[in-house]
This record gives sequence, structure tokens and C-alpha cells, in this order.
Amino acid sequence: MATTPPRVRFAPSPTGLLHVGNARTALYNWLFARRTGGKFLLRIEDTDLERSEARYEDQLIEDLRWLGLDSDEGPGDGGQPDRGTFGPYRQSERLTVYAEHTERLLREGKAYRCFCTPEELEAERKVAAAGHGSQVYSGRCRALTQAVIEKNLAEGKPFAVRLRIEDRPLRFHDMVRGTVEFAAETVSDPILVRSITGGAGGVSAGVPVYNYVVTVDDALMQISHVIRGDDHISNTPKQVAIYEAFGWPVPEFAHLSTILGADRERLSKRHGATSIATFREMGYLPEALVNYLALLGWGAEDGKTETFTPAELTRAFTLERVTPSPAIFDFDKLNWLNRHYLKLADQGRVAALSWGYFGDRLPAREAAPESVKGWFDRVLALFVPAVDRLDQLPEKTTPIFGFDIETARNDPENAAVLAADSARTVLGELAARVRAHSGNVTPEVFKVWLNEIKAATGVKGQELFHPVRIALTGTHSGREFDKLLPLIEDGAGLNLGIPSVRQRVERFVGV
RNA sequence: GGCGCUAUCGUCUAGGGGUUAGGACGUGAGAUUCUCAAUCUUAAAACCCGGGUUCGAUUCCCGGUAGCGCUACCA
Repeated sequence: MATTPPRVRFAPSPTGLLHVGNARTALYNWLFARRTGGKFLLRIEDTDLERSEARYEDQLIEDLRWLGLDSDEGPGDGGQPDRGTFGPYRQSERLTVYAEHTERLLREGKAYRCFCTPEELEAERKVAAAGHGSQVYSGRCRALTQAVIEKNLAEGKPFAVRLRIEDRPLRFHDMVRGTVEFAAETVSDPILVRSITGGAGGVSAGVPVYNYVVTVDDALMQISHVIRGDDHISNTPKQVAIYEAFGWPVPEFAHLSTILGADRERLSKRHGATSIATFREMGYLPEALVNYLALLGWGAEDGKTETFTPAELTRAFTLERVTPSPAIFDFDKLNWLNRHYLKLADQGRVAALSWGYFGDRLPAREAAPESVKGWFDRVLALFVPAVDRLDQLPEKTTPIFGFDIETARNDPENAAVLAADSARTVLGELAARVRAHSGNVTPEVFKVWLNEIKAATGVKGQELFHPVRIALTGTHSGREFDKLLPLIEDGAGLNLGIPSVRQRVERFVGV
């Protein structure tokens, strides 16, 4: 197995948006494949017809693309043929494959028909539970005589197909946990194919069960390393038994720990954003998310490096260094990484990504004149370092785009600043100068004004600056005036509805 | 209940029979600034409990406890 390149797979169900936990599973698979020169396949587990939807499959593929997790084999999207020669890659298109394999197992005596009804099994479980024994199937249909089987069949009795498991411990190797072993008596003969209620029919009439189809698919697609969530650990012995029944080599496993929320519960919607689509909408960069997810359950060899581009990750990643314990999703650290990558990101790219968050405050980007684009780039240069995510930009840039005077006045901290006599005096002085001035208010002019006001009123420091800041930007804190003013004045000339310094002061102070 | 997995600062983790138990996020303080953010410096902060094994366990073994997962003719 070590001599041939590994083959790994990500096998999601298209029943909803791609969750960060699954995204991490996909990432680790992808990283492992890229690191080892192996193949990364995408397989769609859409056998649950009621919950699977085509639009989720499209979304899934789109999300993976956004994260940069390209697959070497998988279903073709939009009616395209499959990529790769081990298809089809949608389970719904593989039903005959499963049926053929079931027939083989039955023929070889590795599997048998079980005529027990769900009610009977339920009763059996109840008895076992009362006697606090393990709740495993008794195996009473194992030894049905041929005559009984044929009689049942003739009567049209529904049956399920079960795998006959040898009475011995089932163990497998896990690259992150070592050897995992299950005692023989804890694993009962698993159902492979569900019974079909309401009549007979061939074996193929029943719907094969998940544990069975993944195993068949993984084997047929020659998956060498099964990297998946640790909620599958308990399923693994059954799957191992299936591999062995077919005489297939058992792959290497790597079970990834669960991602938890701050309350140590499994991460879900009530913890905030959990789907990749949502993170994208919030203005996280894919490289930040990829870096963060990589760090959630894996650490660099040197124990120190925290920032990795996807390319660096593919060089550094090994399954051996994946940690087995569950990890709590930490939005603060993700934010830190996002700020990090926002600083590194190409300006044009950030501008294109940011544009949409401004709604009708900006014209459509394609239609925007160069002057607006250039000005917007300068706005971003000043404000992007101040945000965790791009969707915070509109809020952060209200000092530029304009603010609501009433809201600004009513803010408790602003109100306290404005209540001082000195504030009134300062703003009066400022208004006088604004009226007397014509043309742009440059940082130089503004500096002179502030010095004059300081000299005339004796007010200085915060008592001078804060009221001025509030009048101009709506808040007492923010970026430096000499950076803000040119942006305001230039923006005011762009027909974006941005008030000039003069307009701001006049409106705020009143005439 | 049964079975399984897991257990180092608040969080993500490094480490591993003898260490000042390392890094990062976050938090506190300081520098800078009119202010905020950023940045830099700095501080506080951890080996779940109990038994072994050993000269010596946070590290190895066993047990407990806790958290999580599975326990379906769901995926």
C-alpha cells in the first residue's frame, strides 16, 4: 500500500450546506492527497432520496472550490461526465453495483436472509436491555434451513440481508488513535440491505444500508486511507467485516475529532456561523478559514508556526500529527487569522470582495468610474486593517460615508463630550472657520484651524479633538484626521452622496 | 444501560520518565496616538483525580471521573 500513491475521498451527503466540520474533513483529505502525491476524490452520498437535493450538491462543489479543495475524480457538475474511471461517483447511480455484490455474498454464504420483523427485533432488544446484556442481534436467522428459506420466499415474506460475522474481535488501525479493537460479542451481524415491505422481489429490491455502500464504494474506488469524522469509529468494525467478507484489503483509517462549540456541545447553528457559505458571506478569506481549520486538530512540527498558506500546508501536513481530542471552535483566533490574510491579500482582490457589502452606497463595480475605484482603494487601505471581516466595513466606514446626526448626538459617550461648554465653544469656532473658507479642507488647513482654536479658546487635547471628531465623523474615536480628511473631501466630489467637511460642520452645528 | 473515543493555560496546541512545561489566540499592563484600531514590549494563566511501575511521574500501566460519539432495516 505504501508503494502505490494513496487514494482518499470526501463523501458528503447533499442534504444541507457544507458544515465547517465536514470542510475540515475535506481539507485533511485534500492535504493528505496533495502532500503524498495521491488522489483526492469526491463522492456524493445521495442514497437518502428524501433529504438529498441537487442544489445542495452544487453548493457543496462551489464551497469546495471556494476553499481551493480541487478533486481529481468525482461527479461532473452541470451534466458533465464524471471525472475519473472509478465512477459513477454518485451513490444513487451505483445501485446495481451494490445489488451485484449482495448477490455474490449470498451465493458465497457470507451473508444470509433475515426474516425477522422489526417488531421481533425490537422485542429482542428490550429483553436484552432489561437483562443489561449487550443489545446485539441474536443471529437466529443465520441457520435457517434451505427449506424454510424457500418457504418464506414463496410466501412473500420480506427479508433483510445480513452479513455473517465470524466470532472474533474486530480491530483496525487508526492513524490518529492507534489500534482500536471491538470484542466479538459487541458487534452483531449487520444489516446490509433493508427489507422491502409489502412483498417479495429479488435482492435488489431492498435499499442497501449506509455502512454497506460506503464500504463497497471505498473498496471499488480503491480508497487506501479513509479519513473521516470520529462519529464513524463505531461503524468501522462492521465495515472491516465487510471488507473481509469480500476478501478486500482493509484500508488505513484516520478518525478526526469532533468540532465543538464554546459550551462543549457539537458545533451547530446556535453557536453562530457553521456553514462555509456563511463564512464566505461574512467576509472571511478562504485561506484564513483553511489555515484555521488546519490548526484545529493539527499542529506544525516545530510546535510554533501558526500561519500557513494552503501551499505551505500541503508541505507541512501529516496525519501522524493530527490530535485525537475534540476541539472547540474559536472565532477569535479565526478573526486573527483573517486579519492576517487580509493584510497580505492583493488590494484589487480585497476591493472586489468588499464592494458588494456597500449596497447602494456605491455604484455597480463594473460601471464605476476609475476615480471612484481609486478612491475606494484608499478607503480600504485605511479601514481594512481595522476589521476582522469584510462585512464589518460598512459600519466601520461610516465616518467617511456619512452618519446619522441624531444617532451620533444620542450616543451616551458622544453626548457627554458634547455637553461640555468647551465643546460648544470649539464647534462654534470651527463653524466660523468653515464658513470663511472656500475650497477643500486639507489636512494642513485643518491643522492650522485646530491650532487657532486652541489658542483662541484655551481648549486642547481630547476636549478639543473629541467634539470636532464627533461633528465630522459621528464618533469620538477613529483614524487620524490627516488620513480621514482627504478621503472625505475627495469622496465628496465623487457624486456618492458623501458630505464634505463643510457640509458636515454646517449640518452638525446648525446654521 | 452497553461499547468506543478523548483528557496540558479560558481556547487551539508543543513536549515528554528528571524541563524555568514552549508557542499562538484571547485577557491585563506599558509604549505610541487627540482617540480607536493596528503595531511593539511585557505580565498573569495549564499537566482531571486515585492507585501502581520507578530513585523519580504531567509523561508509562490500571481504575475512577467527566465530556463526546455510536448503540436503527439513518447517513
